[in-house]
Amino acid sequence: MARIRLEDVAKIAGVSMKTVSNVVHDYPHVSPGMRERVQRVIDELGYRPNALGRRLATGKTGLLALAFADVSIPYFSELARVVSAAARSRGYRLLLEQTDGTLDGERAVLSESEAGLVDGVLFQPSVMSSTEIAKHRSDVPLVLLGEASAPLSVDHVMIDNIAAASEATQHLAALGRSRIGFVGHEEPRQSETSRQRLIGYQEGLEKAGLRLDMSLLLPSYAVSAEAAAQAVGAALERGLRFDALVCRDDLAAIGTLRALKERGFDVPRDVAVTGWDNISLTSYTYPSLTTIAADTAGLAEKALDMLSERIAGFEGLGRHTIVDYRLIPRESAPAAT
Amino acid sequence: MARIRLEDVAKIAGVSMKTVSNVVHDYPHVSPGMRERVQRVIDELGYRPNALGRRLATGKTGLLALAFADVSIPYFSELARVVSAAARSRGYRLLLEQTDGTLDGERAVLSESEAGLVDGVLFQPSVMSSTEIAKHRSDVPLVLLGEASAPLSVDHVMIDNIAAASEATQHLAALGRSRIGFVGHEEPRQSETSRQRLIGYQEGLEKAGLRLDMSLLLPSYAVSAEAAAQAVGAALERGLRFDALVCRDDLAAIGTLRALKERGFDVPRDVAVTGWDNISLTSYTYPSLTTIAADTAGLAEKALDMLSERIAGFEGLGRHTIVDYRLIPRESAPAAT
DNA sequence: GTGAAAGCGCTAACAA
DNA sequence: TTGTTAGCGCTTTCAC
Repeated sequence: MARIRLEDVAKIAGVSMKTVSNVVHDYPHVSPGMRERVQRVIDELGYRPNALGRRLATGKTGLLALAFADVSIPYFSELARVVSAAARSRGYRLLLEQTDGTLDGERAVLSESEAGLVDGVLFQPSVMSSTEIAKHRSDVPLVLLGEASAPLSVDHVMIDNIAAASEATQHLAALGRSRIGFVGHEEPRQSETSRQRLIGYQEGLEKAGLRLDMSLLLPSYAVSAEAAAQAVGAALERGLRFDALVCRDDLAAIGTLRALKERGFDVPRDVAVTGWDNISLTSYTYPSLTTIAADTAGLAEKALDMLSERIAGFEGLGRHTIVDYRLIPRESAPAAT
Repeated sequence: MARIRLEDVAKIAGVSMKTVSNVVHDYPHVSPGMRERVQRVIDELGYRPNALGRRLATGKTGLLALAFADVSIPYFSELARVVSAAARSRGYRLLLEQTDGTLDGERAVLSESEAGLVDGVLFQPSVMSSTEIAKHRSDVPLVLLGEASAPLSVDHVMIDNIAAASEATQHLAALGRSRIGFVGHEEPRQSETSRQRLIGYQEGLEKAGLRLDMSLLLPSYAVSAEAAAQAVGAALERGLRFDALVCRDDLAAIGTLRALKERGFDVPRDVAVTGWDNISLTSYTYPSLTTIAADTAGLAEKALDMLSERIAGFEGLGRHTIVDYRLIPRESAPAAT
């Protein structure tokens, strides 16, 4: 059987389309008798409004795109979870867009060949420069997530990476550590994320009265647990010693834990370690990981607030919003006593 | 400025809408001169076809929904990654739908109040019974993922959990372990996933010539690393001893590793451990985790194959497809030598 | 090879 | 309170 349309319902119920539409939308001005009669026909026929028709007519799709490198990266899957929940509570559904962290993938996000599919886009770029983002005269409302620097024209929400990295570093210093390294940034060209965290690390050292020792910077060939494990392992093999490590993210920290334990170093006794992102497993590693937790729920709300305003027509300059974070002390670098 | 429509392009180029449409779609029967002229206007105006208009006219939305409990669960985020990639390569985009593992959430997936938004649905139920799934006379093509038993009428793709659990158990037995436990199933009522893995575990014991010892079944109050850690910890505290554990999934295995190490048990020397799902971190735990890896890429392909056929109009009975898995030996339960 | 016009299913302004 | 009707932007016969 062909699908039932609004018009069919109207015809069979012997009323106009408008009336059926009113009933479907629970409009106030419908007489009870009419409402009941129409509703019965709707139920009998099993009528379901067609989403596309409505969307075409209203110009709103009720869809938002969430774009980032890869959902299987724990931070992003957590982000997807909270954004999806927050979006739903606002009546939106979420389209998942993976860029694989490639320039082409990121370009595809902004230069959609088809317009009108989504009402707005939340995008966490990995590699695209802010000038390139600015150039894409996007017709669709956009809010940027994460550390990459955003053009003046677009909204942006992030945490204060420098302050957080500084806090992590000082946390380690407060434990009496003095040879504090940094693990997991890219070489030779860092992502903006790594760059900011490195700056914060350096700032933290200064505040703690420690000197930056370039040899304690342990870059890794990729942003992954494996790469970090290798970087830390190689450093230990060549005799480098340190008593604490600030890791770029939890994945790097997990790799670091492994590299240390494989070589008989105890965490936190010999080396204290901090991660970043508070991915769910950080409580269950052994030792559990001290980490920086961004307020992702707050981030999702802020981002959706701004996006909603853009969708509603706001045209002002880009707003830059900072959301909270906190350092969560766990076993790998407990709170100083 | 208002958005540019196909009609605007046609008017300015001085041709009909059909011709513009032909150019946009690279239809063969357009004279080169015409094509070039129209293309120039398209470029000048920056025309982008409106997705909704096209979709309404063709009746295809190009969207697929992927529904499961929670993207932040590592297995699901991995699933989302491969399905999203596979879907894109077929010209589809993915709508993310989280059910939170609740009955209401799962019902919402099947009883969409609006029709026509997505062309098809991939759904991994957690709690819904197959009879309830069957009842939902879904108008939209559906393929079920995972272990939950599926009604005869719908397509279903899964791995052979019983065989895999049996293999994991025998793998441990081949290491000379004889007191092999099972960790992480729910109590008192197991999910279908746990149920099948328990059956396979029992089968594996039999094949290895071992007897099932009910006291070695360590259920946990939830499916999580934390719950498993607690279950294993409590068992050890009350003096229970075992030399190997089959864990329901990698999260349970990670919790198990932690519970063992906290109490001074060495893995794999004292207790060998297997996980399930091959989540990305299993290579970087210490020790790394032996685990069952489903062929998720194959699963995604199969599921999309079947879904495509349904979308194309196939109306036959539900097909049940089994995809490959393999046991990946790592440090927590190395290959027998 | 190109054009005219009739939908796709729904909404909303305007009438009645 | 209910009905009429003109779109929303695109596709697609069917003529020319």
